[in-house]
Amino acid sequence: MNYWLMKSEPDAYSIDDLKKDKKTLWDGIRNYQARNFMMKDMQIGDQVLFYHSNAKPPGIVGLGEISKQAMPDPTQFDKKSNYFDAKSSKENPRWHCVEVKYKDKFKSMLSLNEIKEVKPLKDMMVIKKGARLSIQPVDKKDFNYILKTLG
DNA sequence: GCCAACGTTGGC
DNA sequence: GCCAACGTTGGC
Repeated sequence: MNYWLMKSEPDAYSIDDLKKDKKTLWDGIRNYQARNFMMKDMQIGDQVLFYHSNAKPPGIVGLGEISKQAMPDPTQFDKKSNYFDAKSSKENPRWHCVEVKYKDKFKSMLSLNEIKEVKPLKDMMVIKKGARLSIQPVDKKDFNYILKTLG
């Protein structure tokens, strides 16, 4: 089993939206590294830290789980979508997405500042400079620490 | 709103 | 294949 951190801007899609929807397609990812994690490494049952980016403050707010493995991202074929990609085709789709289901919203968030202050979490990718990647692998020990702290 | 970091594009 | 220009991310 693998562990992940997935970023979403709460204005676009928040942990409350996921709680309401119960599950969502993680579509619109247009970065090859992030896509490759979804296509090659994510398995059903993998645990996901839900992270609010561009938020005040940014941080980890909840827990999700991969509920469907990678499939072609439907938004790439939708001319009306912001994520439409004219260079992609159904025969050879460029972008994939997974389905994430809701598991928990933490009673209190773990803000980015707090992550930086917690020594055991000092190696987390999300606090590294320039870590823009919207899907990041998380160490099991970091995941367990966070769950123990917030759960 | 600014801007550093960094990914992508396209001319050569 | 290099690299300048450009676009995006995301913290502040």
